Amino acid sequence: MLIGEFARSVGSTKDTVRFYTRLGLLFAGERSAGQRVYAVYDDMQAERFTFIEQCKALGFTLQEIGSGLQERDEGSLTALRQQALLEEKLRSIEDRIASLRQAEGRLRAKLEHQGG
Amino acid sequence: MLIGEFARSVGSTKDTVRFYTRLGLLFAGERSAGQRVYAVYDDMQAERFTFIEQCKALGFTLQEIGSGLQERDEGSLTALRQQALLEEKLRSIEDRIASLRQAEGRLRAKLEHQGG
DNA sequence: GTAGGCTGTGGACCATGGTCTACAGTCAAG
DNA sequence: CTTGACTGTAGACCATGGTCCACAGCCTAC
Repeated sequence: MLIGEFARSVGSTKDTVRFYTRLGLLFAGERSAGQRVYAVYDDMQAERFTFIEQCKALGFTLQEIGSGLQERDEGSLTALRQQALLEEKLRSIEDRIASLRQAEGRLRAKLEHQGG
Repeated sequence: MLIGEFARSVGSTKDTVRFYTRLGLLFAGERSAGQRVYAVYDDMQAERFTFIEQCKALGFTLQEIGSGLQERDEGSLTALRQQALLEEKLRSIEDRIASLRQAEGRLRAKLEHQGG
């Protein structure tokens, strides 16, 4: 598949697919046409794309996803390792929630103080 | 006060003070010395700086703080208006907490699914 | 008179996740 | 043979909040 069809098939855009490919999250094959070379994406890449989206939904950054994928490719992403990554991310999410909650509390206090 | 002393007195850095000044959050007076002009900060600016820090702790961005300060300077920042801004920010913080909580839930589900 | 610490300006740079642009080749249909 | 839809590359640009850099003038102490 060329990039346009691929992007449509995974519900994304060409720009995003190119961006992920540049970052090394996706691998494109090649198909030549005249003096030009077109990128080709297969089902493996669609699976990778889905994996990326799932990781994003878990709060991982693209950089983190990149190294996770690399570990996965190398076969070093054991269940134990995966669990460690998930727990680490869970802690960082909890930290962010906690600091947002502090802001929330301060806002509520301020509103109470002002409004009634 | 010159910038270095001012920055120290408010517990910040020269770079940050210059950054805020560039953004129009702080106003610097001028003192000439030879062919040069030095920025001068007074107690008013220290008070502004404190206000900025407080707003930041409530979750406001520097841009939002900038327009808030402008309204304050113009005298249009009534108690009612202030309350509206606080409530709006509260809602956006709650939204961010909610989406982080979704990620948190997904992470926990994933960990449970894997580990136990 | 020189070393060191202060100040200024303007812009580059960091992470984050894309988005958009200009310019240009490829290819099928009409 | 031209139009339109596709593709490529390289880089600029957005918001966010600073941080750092080079280069240069000012001022005080030794």
